[in-house]
Amino acid sequence: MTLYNTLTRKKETLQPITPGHIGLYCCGPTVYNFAHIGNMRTYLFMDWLRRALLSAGLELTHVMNITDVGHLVSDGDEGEDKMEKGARERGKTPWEIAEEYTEVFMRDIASLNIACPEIVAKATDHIPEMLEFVQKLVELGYGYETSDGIYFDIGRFPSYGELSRLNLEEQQAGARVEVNEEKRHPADFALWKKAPPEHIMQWPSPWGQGYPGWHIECSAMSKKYLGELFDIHTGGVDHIPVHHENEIAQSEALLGHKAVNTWMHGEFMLVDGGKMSKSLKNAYLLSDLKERGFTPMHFRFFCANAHYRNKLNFTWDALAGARTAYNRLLAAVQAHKDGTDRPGKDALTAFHDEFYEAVYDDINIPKALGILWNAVRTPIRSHEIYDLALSLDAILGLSLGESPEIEAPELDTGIEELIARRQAARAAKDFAEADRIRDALRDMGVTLEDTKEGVKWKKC
RNA sequence: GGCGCCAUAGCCAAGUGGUAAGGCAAAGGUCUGCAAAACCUUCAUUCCCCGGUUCAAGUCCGGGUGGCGCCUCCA
Repeated sequence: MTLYNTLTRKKETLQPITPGHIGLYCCGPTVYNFAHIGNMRTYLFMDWLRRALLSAGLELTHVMNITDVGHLVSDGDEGEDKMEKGARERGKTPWEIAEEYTEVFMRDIASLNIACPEIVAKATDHIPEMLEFVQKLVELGYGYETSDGIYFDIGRFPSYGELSRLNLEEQQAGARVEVNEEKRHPADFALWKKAPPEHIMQWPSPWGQGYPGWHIECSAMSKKYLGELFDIHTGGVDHIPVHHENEIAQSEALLGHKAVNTWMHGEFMLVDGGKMSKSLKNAYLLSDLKERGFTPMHFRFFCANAHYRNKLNFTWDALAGARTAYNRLLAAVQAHKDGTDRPGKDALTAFHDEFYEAVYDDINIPKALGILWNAVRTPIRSHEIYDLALSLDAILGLSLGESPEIEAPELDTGIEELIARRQAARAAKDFAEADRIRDALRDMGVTLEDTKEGVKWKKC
């Protein structure tokens, strides 16, 4: 299997540190709000990577963090903790907010067929590990104390910026971030913050009451669960310049050697060709998609059509196209279920091999999906093709065994009634009325199919 | 200003130097209500532009142009 390593900017052959085993750490959500579909794209990438590794017979130790403390509103180590801000706005405690949004997040990823990592680590459950990490960095001379916290001294870590290929000298210091006069270098980042009395989340430390910096959690928890050197670390591309750069600095300063072999990053999702942001009101949630008649599987299928390292442009039209295609794919798979034709072993093997070749070539899901289409869209009908499709779904995770008709019992009565009225209109040759009802049903997300056996309907 | 990514049909999008996957849309056909849905068929001599390397370039190199992202909360 080859995977693209952000650190070297090359595809590299995966060589597990421990033969047959992979240690995988994936940056998880900050649970101060709902995760939007752009976030979800990154977790879909995580899931496809995970499935690929498992299918290759590798044993996984997969860790994902839940950030429930320390992630400040600004990367300049200033401003409010996101958790406290979210809590204040909602009139709840940060703990309640964390629990609430963690639950929603878990439900969301489950609905997308994203497998939950074996180890889900909450930052607040690992304060002692983080404190120990920070103390060691201070002892080693990489951390220093200011009036508001403990900071990492980038000046003592010359290779800083390797992952993002940033040259700190050329960056505009304090372009948008207020310069903290006490910091030795503008890019020095907080390992631990001293808590003002009103700060709700705070813990005792050698430097008084405080709370951890955002970056330290990933270094401390990955070290705890995966050891001093592990195989793969993933996250969104936005984490390359600051978060992951800081992780590398902290971990390597502490350990004296590298901690991660392969860094992988999922690209962003765009909306209508531009960035997704809350201020533009285009940071859609799965629930927004649902309101417009799209299921999580439609979205998963949509994302399966682009490679994880390329930006994917989200538009409602494109999603509608994905829905149509997805339903046709399910129907095509179903059509093979009871088929008795024999496709020939060579053909089946070829599809199977090409499919996995694509998957193992830096997780090329869109290419693999194309191969599935080719396997499924043949004039013959064979249960062997059906079996093949379902086995390949171990990677795709698209619920390919499902029937394209998704019943919606709570709506059945109204729909059946409308269909009956439409049938009456058709019998009376009032096709204008019949079409009006049909269009109304379509707006409700119900598609009709007139067959010799009567009217069938499906909801997508 | 600095860093980086990307440019393939109306749209989305794969593509490991060897002759352009797949999907949506569209057009034609079957069926039908001169319908929808479904199914079948068709649909890029060409990959932003200009040079170069090569027997061979969408794929490599150089230079343009354009788009986007990051450097500021972000997956």
